Amino acid sequence: MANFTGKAIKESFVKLLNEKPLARISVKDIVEDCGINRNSFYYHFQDIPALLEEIITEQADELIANYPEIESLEEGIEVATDFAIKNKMAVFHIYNSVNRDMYEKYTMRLIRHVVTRYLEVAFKDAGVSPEDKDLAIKLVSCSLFGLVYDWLDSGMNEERPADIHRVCELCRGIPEIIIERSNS
Amino acid sequence: MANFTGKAIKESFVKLLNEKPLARISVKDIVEDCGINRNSFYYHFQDIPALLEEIITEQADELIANYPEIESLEEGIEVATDFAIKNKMAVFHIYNSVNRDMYEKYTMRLIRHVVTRYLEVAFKDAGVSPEDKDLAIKLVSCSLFGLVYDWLDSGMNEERPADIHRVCELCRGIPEIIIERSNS
DNA sequence: AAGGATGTGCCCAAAATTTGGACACACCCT
DNA sequence: AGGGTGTGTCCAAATTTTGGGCACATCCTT
Repeated sequence: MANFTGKAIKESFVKLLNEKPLARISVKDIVEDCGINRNSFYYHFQDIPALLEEIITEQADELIANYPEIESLEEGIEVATDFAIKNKMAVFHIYNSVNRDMYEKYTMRLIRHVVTRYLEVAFKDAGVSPEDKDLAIKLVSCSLFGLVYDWLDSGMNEERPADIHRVCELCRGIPEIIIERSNS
Repeated sequence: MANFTGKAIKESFVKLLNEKPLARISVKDIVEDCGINRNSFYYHFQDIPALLEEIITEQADELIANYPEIESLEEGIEVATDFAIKNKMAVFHIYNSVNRDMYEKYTMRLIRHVVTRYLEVAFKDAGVSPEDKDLAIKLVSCSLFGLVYDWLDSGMNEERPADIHRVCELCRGIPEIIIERSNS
């Protein structure tokens, strides 16, 4: 099955997301934009958060697929921050929503998704335990999350915040510490 | 209903038309391109000629809708030739097909469609009989058709063939003759 | 000239999707 | 307190999509 309706719903939603904050987009707005029945929306998606989650996951997957193979953790961190920067408009709209929880939930998921994928590659042959992998993922993704969060709060004035280099430096040290700790 | 499948079929077909001549496009190619069942094609369209006809009519309508209101017959002729020129790639692909009849059928329909719309406007208050209107439409559209036909045969070397000015001159004379004849 | 491969246009019944209508519930506003 | 709006869910009917099969035509090969 081709699922053209699901695709149309996603397209309408992204279109509306470029016009107004998430909190002001209703199911009615979406179905009216693509000219379908409201029940057809609920046939394809549980609710708007589920729709958003699917779009974010798809976009993340697509972006990751288009990045070249990475060799080192440094590259992974670089790519993850690039990802956050490049998706600033999407993240910004979510952030603009009244519901701060939702912003945190999805931004965090987005960043962690990328960080996880790349740390998996970086740690592949390093003999790191699953627990330590999780710890590294938490440390790196939380750092990046905090960075983006502050950046949005400041109005995203700089194209790429100066802090990013400092945070990246910190992030770069984390996996080495983890690997050393694992081997001792 | 939104009919996303019909839209997808049209998009796939136009995409394939940009890759190979009409005669080599099968229903199978189309349904494979948009990932649907072959029977779904036949649910929406009778056959490929019907699909082509619908696309051409839609495109012609859309292009005409985007043209400004015309005041004189001269403008109408101008717009009709512009239309043929601007759609040269679509016309060219149909022409490339082995089936010359099909090319003639659709090119002729396309050109006559535009000429008819505009001659209707031009003749609006001129008191011309329906029979004379038809005659004018035939004369003008056949002239333009022959022009485009020759142009394609010559390989469309010139951006706009030199003949077009001469043919336009001839066309410009026709409605005046028709109107005079009607009033005598 | 027979056979295979490919494509067409059509048929059917089952499966999947879309629709319109309804409902209880929550929220905001005044 | 009540009107307006939006949510999430249910249902049955209508529409659309699918997979299978069919006879027929065409092209190509042997």
